Amino acid sequence: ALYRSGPHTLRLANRWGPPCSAKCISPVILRKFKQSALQAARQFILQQATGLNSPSSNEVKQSPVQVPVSMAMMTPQMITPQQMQQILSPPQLQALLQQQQALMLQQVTHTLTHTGSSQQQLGNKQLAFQQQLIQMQQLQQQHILNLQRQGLVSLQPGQGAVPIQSLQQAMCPTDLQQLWKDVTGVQSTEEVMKHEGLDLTTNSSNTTSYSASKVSPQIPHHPLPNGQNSVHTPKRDSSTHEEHTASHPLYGHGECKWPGCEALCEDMGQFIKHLNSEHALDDRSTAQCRVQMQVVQQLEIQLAKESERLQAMMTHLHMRPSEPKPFNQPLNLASTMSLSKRETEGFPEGLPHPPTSAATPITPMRQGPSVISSSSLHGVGHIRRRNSDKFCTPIASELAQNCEFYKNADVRPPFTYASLIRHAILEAPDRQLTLNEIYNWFTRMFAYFRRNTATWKNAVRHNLSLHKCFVRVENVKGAVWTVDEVEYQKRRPPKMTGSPTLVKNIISGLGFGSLNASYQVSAFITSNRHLYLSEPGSVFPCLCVCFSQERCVTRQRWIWEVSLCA
DNA sequence: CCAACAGTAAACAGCC
DNA sequence: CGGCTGTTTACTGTTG
Repeated sequence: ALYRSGPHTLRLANRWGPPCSAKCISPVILRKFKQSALQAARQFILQQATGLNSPSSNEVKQSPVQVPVSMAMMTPQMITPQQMQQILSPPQLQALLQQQQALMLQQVTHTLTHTGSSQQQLGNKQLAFQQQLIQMQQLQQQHILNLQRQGLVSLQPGQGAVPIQSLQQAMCPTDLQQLWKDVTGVQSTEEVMKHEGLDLTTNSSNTTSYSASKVSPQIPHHPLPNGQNSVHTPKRDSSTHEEHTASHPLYGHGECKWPGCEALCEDMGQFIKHLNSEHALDDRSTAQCRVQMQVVQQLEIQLAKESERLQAMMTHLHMRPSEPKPFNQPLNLASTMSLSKRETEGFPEGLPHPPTSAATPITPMRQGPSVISSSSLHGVGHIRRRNSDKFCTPIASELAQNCEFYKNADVRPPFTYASLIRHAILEAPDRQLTLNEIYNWFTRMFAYFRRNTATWKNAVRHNLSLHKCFVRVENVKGAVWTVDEVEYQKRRPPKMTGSPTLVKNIISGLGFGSLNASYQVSAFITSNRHLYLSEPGSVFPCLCVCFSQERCVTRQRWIWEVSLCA
């Protein structure tokens, strides 16, 4: 599109001049031109928007220019200057780095345009060119590192989201040499110089499309198998219909929860008014939305890493005592135990369960649960599991995400019996189940509940009777169990996530006592045991630590193993 | 230290 | 009589 016509063609043409069209005859060059042009266009816009000059000028402007959202949205893997402005802290760092980047570009330009055109000098030029690129690469890596330290950009190629990364990848020495060969083989040196802007970023289009195809399916949202959305509240019965109309995911505690907004709204009506006026579909809102996507993406990447690590740990722990098995064997002890016919209705004995790892390429997201307490590795003894309600993501999304894992791995789900029973009942078409159907749901959904049946079935019955939230209803077919959601919510304790006490303890445990005292940070804890600290007024984390429940020690205190995240 | 909550075990009754 | 369902009590551990 850029080659023929389009909104950005004029700007590019102005910059690169008429020779462009004449030099793109060879299919190889044409392809590389297209790739280069796209990236150069992004680079150009980026420089414009961050207040930097084009390489042809020596000045560095300071006033930022708004980047068109259409351009920003054009490449999902690209982090826009607007996002950078919002994300980076302190902003001076970003400005400095980007100025350095621009300066490097200018230096490269300078090197190329002021070197002679004789063949003898080509080698020197190439060397200088590559040296400049190496320097740029180092700067880019530094910049990426800074972003990673803020937990906003991932390390993996193809999963990052910045053009810088594309640029970095575009600077693969092999590609550069090939490109240099291609270009110098066809064009005169002067013409090469005129195209330096393109040459710098060759191959970026490949990189971008690779990134997009690899990552984008995960990014925007996670449609769950049962159609539920992890962001939304769980199903409620009709008695709480009023809550539906009076609640909004972006509204809570009288505040607008739009990132960085926190506008006070007295009631829902005022909030809706505010939402429509302040957060309408415009460039700013779209950019903010994209930033939020980046935050979510980063969290998901981290979650995938942790899940993968957990899976490896569990595989290791479960496999060691027994004979060596292929790595991808399901962690299912039930399959080796004698189970009654009834207990194995869901998964007939001897029938292989779906593999959980290695052999079958399952995404890391599904290789392990978001959170499993260390105690659940063994599932024996008297262990408290109340943290299910307090510490984890809502059971619906957690189960949906790790459904396959729990079905196959002999791991105790980190939920209370009550929450599991409730989920089973609410999942039923008519929101009612017989006791036996509840049993079946447990054995169907969790490998763990295919053994020790007497214990957990007794616990299920005990919970049904004990908790007022479970209501027994006489039916034509017999008795069924339903959920009194009001009672359940009444019973449900406040979530541990974001607990001020916990946050305070962790911060002081990290040795950040002074920070906590002198610097009012906001913090939140994710379901995968990551604590994010943000500066006042910012929703973007400036520090991230992860912690793991290591082991129980004297006085029944848990040791929290804490480490700083990249 | 305490209250609330959660898990486990077990006794018991009613029904099929 | 045995199994299932449902209720209740006792006890222990965990957490705020």
